[in-house]
Amino acid sequence: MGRSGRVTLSDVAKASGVSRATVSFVLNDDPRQTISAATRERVLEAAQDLGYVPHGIARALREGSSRVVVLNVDWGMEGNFSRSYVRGLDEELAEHDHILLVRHGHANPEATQKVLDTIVPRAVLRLGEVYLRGEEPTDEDWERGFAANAALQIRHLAERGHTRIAMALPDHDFPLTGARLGFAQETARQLGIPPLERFVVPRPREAGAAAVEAFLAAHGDVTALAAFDDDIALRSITALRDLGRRVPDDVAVIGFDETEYGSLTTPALTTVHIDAEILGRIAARAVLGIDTEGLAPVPGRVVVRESV
Amino acid sequence: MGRSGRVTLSDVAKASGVSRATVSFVLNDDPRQTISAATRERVLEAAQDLGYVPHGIARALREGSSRVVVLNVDWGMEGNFSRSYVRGLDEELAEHDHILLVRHGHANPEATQKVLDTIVPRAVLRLGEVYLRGEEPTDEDWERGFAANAALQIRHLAERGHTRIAMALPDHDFPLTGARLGFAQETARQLGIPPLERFVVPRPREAGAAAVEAFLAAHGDVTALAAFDDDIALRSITALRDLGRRVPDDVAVIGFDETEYGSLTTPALTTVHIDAEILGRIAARAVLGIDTEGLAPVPGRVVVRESV
DNA sequence: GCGTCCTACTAGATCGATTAAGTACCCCAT
DNA sequence: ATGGGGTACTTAATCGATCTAGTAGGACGC
Repeated sequence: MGRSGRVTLSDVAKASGVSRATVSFVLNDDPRQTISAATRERVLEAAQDLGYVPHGIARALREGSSRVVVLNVDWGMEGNFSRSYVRGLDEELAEHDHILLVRHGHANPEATQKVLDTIVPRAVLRLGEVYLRGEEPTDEDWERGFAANAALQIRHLAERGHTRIAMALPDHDFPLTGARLGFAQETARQLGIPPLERFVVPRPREAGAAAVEAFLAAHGDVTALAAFDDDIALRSITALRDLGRRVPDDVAVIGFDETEYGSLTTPALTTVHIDAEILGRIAARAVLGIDTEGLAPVPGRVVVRESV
Repeated sequence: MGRSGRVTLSDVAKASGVSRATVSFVLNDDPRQTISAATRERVLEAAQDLGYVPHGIARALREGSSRVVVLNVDWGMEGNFSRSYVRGLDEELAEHDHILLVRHGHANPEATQKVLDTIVPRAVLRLGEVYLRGEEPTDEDWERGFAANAALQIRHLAERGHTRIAMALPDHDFPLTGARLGFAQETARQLGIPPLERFVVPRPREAGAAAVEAFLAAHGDVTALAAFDDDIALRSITALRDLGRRVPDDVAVIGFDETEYGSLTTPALTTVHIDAEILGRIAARAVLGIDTEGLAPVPGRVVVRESV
């Protein structure tokens, strides 16, 4: 046992009277080796007794990468989607002997490179897109699940009789922005309603109100707002109320990616709840090269409250 | 250059016509070695030309730990505090050639052990406490900054004439809960106001209202609520309004750790803004064994809006 | 001319695992 | 009795950097 207090392969080898190689074969169940039952038993027992745990760094050096997956999460993407996605990713990776670590902040290439150089993870993902290493995972499923959710938001408004719908957006883009907008627009087209107008709801509160006011002045026929996320939805509701517009009677508002705060406002926010756990699991498997069959994304659902 | 496409020390050594050891000495500026200016120059140039970057895993194996610090963030701790803390930690670590990676979820020992075994980070911290490895950092400063913030909340209410103050808490504890409560109580004592009562504001909305109602029925003299965080504060305000109580006239509410949502409600939430960036930097230095002089925690400030 | 010291390096062990290549032994067929 | 083949292992190379222990060569003193 090294002075680091760690039990190494050599310790197990010594304790069970075989070579390091044999121990490695046994512990990794190497199918190309034939190990007698007796030896296998002795090795396993010794490993158990000594409390041997493989040294991830040594293994990573040999194998070419560590059993780590890094996920980049941009600031401002904390929501139910993000949370459930992270949970699914984390759990699925754990089930395959890997760990998930998250990097927060705007994902820039140098930072990613630094991570790559420092721990050589199996993959670096970005919330909303697959980012580096490994062959491109088939994120058709991903897109499909995601597209469905985007459609849900527009569809709900249409079902409630709204035909003039605008999208309220944050003042900077997220990885998903483009796709979201595309899917929403496509949904409008399919439903036979006019193309969705777009506008940005900035902070702080006053600026938001001004933006909403300006937008409605130019587009008086709009009766419903589909917000990029609950944050924007809440800002929109506040702006509308500050402007003396009634929600949902004058203008309806629907959020996206349920936040708890949405249930606390007056009127309470109608929004889309997304459980991305399966998406996280799918991403995990894609990264590890395991097939993803049997994992169907959970469809989103509309949480009907008062704002639509 | 190995087939992995990586430029290694050996490549640099070959290119500059010296041994690997010499390259290592030059690149690490080993003070125990004497290297001629000419050689140093050649090595540096070769490293530059080839784009050599040390392999973090190999280095970690040799050095005993990787240049990574892991931070555990419990679910539900996403706020301004968390964000600024993470930013400070991340930046300070980056300045000392380390990287920060975050683990989300409830911090359990097995998960931490897994991280330790997989990448052997320099340290595993937990948002709100120092967790493992290295000598215990002097978090007196930390506590001091944190204590000051807790005090600020109570003090603000007292300054507005409130003497019967209760603390509204979430339904489960965070790493900081105990300390927070202690500091708040101590502040009340110092200000000469009665001990703070405590109660939990659960979800969903109706349960929250019921809890607030029950509490006020038992403690009719309470005129102000100091919430554990903005989330609880917002739930409290909603509960109070649902019960027909006016905020702040009947009951004042102050939040903690400013959320953006607080500015969007009616009445807008008065809260405590905490910039924990310096705390993050201090934690980083403590972990790396660098002295933390010159880093003074930024005092928190009350964001006065309408709820107090 | 020999020992000593200094400069400027190099050789090789080391961290802890994985794995290709090899070896010893026994069994069985020819 | 000899070769082929399977079983059950071992030896040693390898991943890439760090660092101890050594060495070659020159200067200097006496």
